[in-house]
Amino acid sequence: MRSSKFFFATLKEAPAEAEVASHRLMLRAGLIRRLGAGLYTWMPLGLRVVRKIEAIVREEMNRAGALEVLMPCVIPAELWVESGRWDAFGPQMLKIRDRHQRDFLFGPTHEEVVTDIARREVRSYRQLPLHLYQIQTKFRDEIRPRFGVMRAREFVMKDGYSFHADYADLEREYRAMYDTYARIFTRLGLRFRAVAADPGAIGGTGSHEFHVLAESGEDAIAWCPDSDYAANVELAEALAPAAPRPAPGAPLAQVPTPGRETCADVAALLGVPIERTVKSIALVAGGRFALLLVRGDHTLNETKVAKVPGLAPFRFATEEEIARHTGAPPGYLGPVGLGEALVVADRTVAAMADFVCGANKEGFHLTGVNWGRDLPEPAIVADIRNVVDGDPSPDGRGRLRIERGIEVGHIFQLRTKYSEAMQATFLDEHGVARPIEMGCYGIGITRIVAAAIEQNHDERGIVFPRAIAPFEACIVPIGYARNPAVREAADRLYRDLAAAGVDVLLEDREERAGVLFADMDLIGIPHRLVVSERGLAAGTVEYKARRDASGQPVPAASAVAFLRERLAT
RNA sequence: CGGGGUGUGGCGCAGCCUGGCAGCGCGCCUGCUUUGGGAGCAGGAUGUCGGGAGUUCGAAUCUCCCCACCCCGACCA
Repeated sequence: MRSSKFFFATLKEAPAEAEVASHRLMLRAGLIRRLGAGLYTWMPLGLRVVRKIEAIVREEMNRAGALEVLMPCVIPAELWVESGRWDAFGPQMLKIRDRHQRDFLFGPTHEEVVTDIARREVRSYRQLPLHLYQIQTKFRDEIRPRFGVMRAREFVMKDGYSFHADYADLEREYRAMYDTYARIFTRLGLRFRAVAADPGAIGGTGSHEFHVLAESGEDAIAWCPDSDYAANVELAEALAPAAPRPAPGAPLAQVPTPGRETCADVAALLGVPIERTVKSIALVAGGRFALLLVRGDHTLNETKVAKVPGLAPFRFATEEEIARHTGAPPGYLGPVGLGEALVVADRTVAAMADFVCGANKEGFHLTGVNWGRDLPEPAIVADIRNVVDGDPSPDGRGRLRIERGIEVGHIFQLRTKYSEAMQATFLDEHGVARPIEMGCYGIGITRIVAAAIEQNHDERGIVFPRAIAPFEACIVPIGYARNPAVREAADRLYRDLAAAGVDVLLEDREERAGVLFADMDLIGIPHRLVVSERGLAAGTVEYKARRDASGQPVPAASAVAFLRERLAT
């Protein structure tokens, strides 16, 4: 491609709306333009990146034996009524109506449609297994779209669905997809981690997420360097402390702590480590007022809370409810002397002695609090906190580390959730009708662009991994328009590289060198060759990888071979 | 949805408090010079100041209503 024939839309300054690095750079580099909240046009440069990602995903899905289909974006409501999700999926779903006032939705995911295909077409176990996938635009009416295409309302997703005669075969395919996803993200050139996950609203049993590792990631993931344990923090189990609860060693005392409403403040005032304090969180759970206790330096894990028997559904208590049940404002709550409130202690808290907590009296805390002596044993002891760096790994080997990631893939074992709801059955070898076992596998294609940039950028712009760069390499001639020798050499190099199968961009715009360099750095072209009068006199061109600090001369005659070798590594 | 904020030329912003010629930087167009890291000089174009209503001799500026967008909290690839 010649840049004079292409459409660049680079910006010196990013529009004010963009906060995160990837969003700013995508706008600045002219990959995308915003049309409305969570709605983006993919400009020619950005679409090249999307297409490259799609091609790799398609290749690997096909290699794994999945078959590509294309389902409608607009789905009749009946199918979703049948599965029970017309109401259950909620306001995230864009409902639309046609001229006959019939209800439709713009598909946020396609379990219903694909299950409908399966129940119509699959009759015998001989037709199984079957794996259908598509790469298609989805719409989810996010409450708050943000970070550009990272959390857009309209986005492109690869969604695949597999059908099996029995669970063993589903497990086989699930493992195969796990491996396929690992291949895909490796080929894309991304640093990623696969973690055990919560199936969430899609439903089913087993589930893994694939995260691109990035400091700015929205998800926290826990993994163990000494074992293969890795899980989303939502799911990662915090084990009970190994040591038994120490015997009480201090008397119960009430101390004034005016204005100290956080555990950190109280610990600082009293001169005790924050690990001796207990934080109380008030909920209304299962229709009852409940006080949840976690150690002062820990945080509550709402996903885990929702799974504790008797607590779901729950919501945080209002200040009025808190005052009514405890007699104190938030900041001074504690489990001592609470009549009928349900006390739920995290495992760590249940093993603490001589701890500090609120006194249920404004401006006061209690010290030297002990279970059994100063208050009854907690009604429920459960794992309700997020794991922290250094916690023991749940598999008993080593200690956990916490990293941040961006979820770009998710695989689920749906089992028979949809096939039963929609009567998708097949006849087994005994002639017995059985529900089809299903798996489901998603990849956020457009999100990958943002995630890749989030993981790979510097102060000058994007540093695309080679596999997804809009162009693999660029030729920057110095003085293309005014120097015939440079022009001829650059044109020849361009033809030779293109003939060698390199996806190369020739920067033949009539701009000063600085502008061309800045643009090439901004849009993240991985390899650069500079053709100049100076170099030609010495028989060389200058090579520089996007991450290199400076360039190096390469004999002009062997530039093609040199670059091909660079591209191969 | 709740809380906070912003809408002024393509982008980034000032002007608003205290009403009185709509401005700055970048970008864009023309010419000359320059030419290996976002050039210099000269000339030029581009605005229903988000929309509507009101107050006023006069509104970007004050009042009210509406719209859009952004940021912080609960959902997800």
